[in-house]
Amino acid sequence: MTRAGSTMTDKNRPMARAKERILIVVSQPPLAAALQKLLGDNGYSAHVVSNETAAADAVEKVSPTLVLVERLVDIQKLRRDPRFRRLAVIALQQPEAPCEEEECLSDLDRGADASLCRLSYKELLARIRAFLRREQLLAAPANQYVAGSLCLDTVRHEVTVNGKPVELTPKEFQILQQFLQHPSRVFSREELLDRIWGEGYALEQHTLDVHIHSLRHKIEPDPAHPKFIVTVRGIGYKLTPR
Amino acid sequence: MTRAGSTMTDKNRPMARAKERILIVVSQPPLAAALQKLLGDNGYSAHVVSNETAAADAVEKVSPTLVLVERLVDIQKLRRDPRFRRLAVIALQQPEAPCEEEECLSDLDRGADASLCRLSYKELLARIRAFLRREQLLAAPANQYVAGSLCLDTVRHEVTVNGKPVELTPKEFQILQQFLQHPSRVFSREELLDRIWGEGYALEQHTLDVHIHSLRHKIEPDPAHPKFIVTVRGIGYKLTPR
DNA sequence: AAGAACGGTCAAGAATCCGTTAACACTGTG
DNA sequence: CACAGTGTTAACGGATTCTTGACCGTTCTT
Repeated sequence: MTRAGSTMTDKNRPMARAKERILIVVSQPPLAAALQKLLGDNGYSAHVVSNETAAADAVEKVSPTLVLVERLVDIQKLRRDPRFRRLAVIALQQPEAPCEEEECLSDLDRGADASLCRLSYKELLARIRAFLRREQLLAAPANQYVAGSLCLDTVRHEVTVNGKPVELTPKEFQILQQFLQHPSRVFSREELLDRIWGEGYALEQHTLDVHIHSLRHKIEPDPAHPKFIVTVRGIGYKLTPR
Repeated sequence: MTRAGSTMTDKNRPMARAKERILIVVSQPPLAAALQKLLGDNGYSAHVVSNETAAADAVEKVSPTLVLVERLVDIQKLRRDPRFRRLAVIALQQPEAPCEEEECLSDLDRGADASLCRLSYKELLARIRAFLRREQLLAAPANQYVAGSLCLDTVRHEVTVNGKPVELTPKEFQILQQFLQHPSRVFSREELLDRIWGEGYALEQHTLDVHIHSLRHKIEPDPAHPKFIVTVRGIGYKLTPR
């Protein structure tokens, strides 16, 4: 296969692991067909529906990671449906009708996550790639968690503060991981004990405090005035991300 | 305030609860200054750095939710840093140098989540809004109650007034939560005591007044003339949502 | 207008919570 | 077995928070 300048397909880039599913909500058959072919040729699984009602059904069956809609579709209405809430939506324009910047940008405020003023297939594909990459990144279980100068790597099982490695005991590591996975969230002692020791534990709640204490001494610049793991009096502890 | 067509600032859209922080990685001072002003005027907290090394430091201190970079910056290099991995990056172009579509789109494949070919402030703001909205949506659903400039988050266990965090004691927090969960509703002292201390409490009703007093001193602009928690003489207290 | 009822304010003691330390128990290793 | 590393428990002390009671001003009732 020759790398013939700019082919329409982009087979030579790293193929997505599983076919990503993209829902196309477009009322005009020619455009719909063109998009479906374009996406199909580029390794996506494209599903076409022609109106918002059908889209609501399709989103359940197909469970796409991305939705393309044409200008006419009421994105805000779509977004009211909880099944659409977390889906990325790209608004696009009829190919023969490049639109005003003004109008195009208003799509963004009407709920679209991106908006194409002129329909360029190259641009569309590039934007789709960018979105799907981000979706995958955010969906993938992270093996590194960061909060300020704190960094925890679950694969290497390492923690660094300001780039300097810190030795944590298993319990300390687990506790810190809980916090880093849910920054800013308050955990009651009970909750942390449940999550780390398991539901059937039989421990003094105070045990946790002792671990927190030693953890602080290892990761806090000034353990007497904790920056990361702060006490929420009467409740428990939480991690402040900065 | 008149809605004068298209002002540069967009003050009249619903203000973000806390100022969103945006990191600007731009080497050219005039552009950097212009962006900082633009974002500042639009209710964001903008931090400027001029190169990638400085960006790595800043991302820790500022912990932004969004990064703007100019074309010259090596986004892929940036992305290798775990602190940048989950951050959204928008690439932009010198205002006087609109670029080729080709070049602009290549930013997307080089790690940018969006890319502006021509630098239009309107477009930039619209895209920033769209991104931040999505970030907030995807972020763990914060359980928050809002009344005017008052904001209470049960997951973070935080209260802010005008965006400024306020330290509340556990009882104060619980009382405020009761009010915010039922705005405008009058609570008798007995009812509040039941709900917060539990039915079997054995307390002077007056105890509540003392807590209300200290609560007011922490959240009211003028504690002598309460705006939020108002007394309903002979009955109890209620929260006025604005 | 006087008195009662009500709510606001303040300060002091009580109660609670959390941090700290040290001792002890458990585990696996040399 | 001794030892080191880790986890758990107990006890003390300081700090914060809660509760109470006293006092004061305002509002309502008679």
